[in-house]
Amino acid sequence: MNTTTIAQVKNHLEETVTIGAWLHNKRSSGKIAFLQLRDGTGFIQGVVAKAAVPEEIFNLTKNLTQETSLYVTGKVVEDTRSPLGFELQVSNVEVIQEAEDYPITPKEHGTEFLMDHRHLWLRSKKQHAIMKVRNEIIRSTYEFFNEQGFVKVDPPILTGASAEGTTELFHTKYFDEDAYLSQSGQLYMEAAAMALGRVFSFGPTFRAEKSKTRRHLIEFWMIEPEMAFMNHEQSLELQEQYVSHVVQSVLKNCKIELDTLERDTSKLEKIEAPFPRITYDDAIQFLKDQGFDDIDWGDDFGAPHETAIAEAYDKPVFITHFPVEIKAFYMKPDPDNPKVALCADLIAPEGYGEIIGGSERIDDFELMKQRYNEHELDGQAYEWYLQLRKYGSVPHSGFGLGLERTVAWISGIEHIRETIPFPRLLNRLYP
RNA sequence: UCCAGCGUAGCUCAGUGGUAGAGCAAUCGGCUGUUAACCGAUUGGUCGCAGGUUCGAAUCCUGCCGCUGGAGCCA
Repeated sequence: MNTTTIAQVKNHLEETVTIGAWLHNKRSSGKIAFLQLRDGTGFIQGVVAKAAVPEEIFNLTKNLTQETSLYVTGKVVEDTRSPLGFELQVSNVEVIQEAEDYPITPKEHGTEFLMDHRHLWLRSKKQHAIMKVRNEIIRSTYEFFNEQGFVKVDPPILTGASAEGTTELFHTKYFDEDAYLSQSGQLYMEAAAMALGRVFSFGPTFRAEKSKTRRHLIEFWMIEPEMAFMNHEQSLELQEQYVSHVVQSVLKNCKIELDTLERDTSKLEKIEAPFPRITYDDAIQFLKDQGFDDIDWGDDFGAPHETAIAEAYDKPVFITHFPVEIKAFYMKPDPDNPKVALCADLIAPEGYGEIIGGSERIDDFELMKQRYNEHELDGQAYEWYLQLRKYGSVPHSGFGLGLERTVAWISGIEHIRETIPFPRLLNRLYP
């Protein structure tokens, strides 16, 4: 048996092949049936002509139900009407398991129903495309950082204390001790950078915030690079190269998926380094000029503010030099103006919000100790972090990219819950 | 947590005080190039739950539950 996958049929033109597949949808008439087949690698149409197959095969085909699993044998032929460019002239169909009453029909469904059936919803064309884009972002992330000489390091998920002391953490027990699920691997990545130079992590992160918006998940994945001997400006350059690489990789390797998602790729094609930059001071002034009277120097931006700033550009935009009070304790103050930090948020275009937060880190022992006191951090839990400033401290910078927001932006989808296979949301722990 | 909206067939919805409806799905039949195929027929109901008003409630009122959208917090 000449078995293959839908992604590989292009290598079997005019050959007869067998594909393991599920019946995605079906259209039939008296003497011809069209089987919409999917096998995970892609979608292809199988054409069953009554004249070309034994009668029992044609009758079987007519009664196939949605999501029935099959072995389909047929000849691969070119067809310009197919998005794939090929279709299958079916000669035999073997049912593996007949699916009855598949809940997700070809018509429209509500969000609650689809989320309750997320384990099946993933099979749909749009969700399949999003997962492929997500995978390409992950693949090109590894590619980029490997090419740049980074080492992947895995920080712990169970931690004894908060990394930033701000957000709500998930609490659990670690035998007789209290423990928390990681909200950032950053502090550990700083330690790793002092050992390996340039490092990046990719892992889950947990925030017990009661956030209920299209941009928030309770459990999400972050990419956190950390670079020794790199200042804030050099970090921004790396960030814009990284994001550009990811966008261009998706454009190159996910053409069918972006087409399925009806993404306006002309907007993505513009995403090339360098990215525009605006200081926090100028951003506040810009917003006031735009008529926002609900924000003053020292406030953090809300979603409408971020969107207004992003809409002024057709690339992601860095907002730099935030007031130190509204940023994390470890960010290095600007030597020219200690009221602001050497930091930047990267705001995605089209209203998708912040996708990166980064900064140069404090490398001075005394200043870091002072920050501990100001933020009332538990000295014991952070003792090891302080030691990094004691034994050969060097200038270093890092940032964190939110994977799901990046997937949402590049895919052009409305809600972040569709960017992760099984989203954890405020009121959803199943499936 | 706050603000707003919505809960009617398996799904998506209409019905706003007087006999419970449509499209899709499912089942049966028809159709040789369909693209959420189309055409005909059949099946399908604790109107979220509890209480109240009324001769009469899916419809009006109160409470609860669930969901959706937005805000705050953040990536």
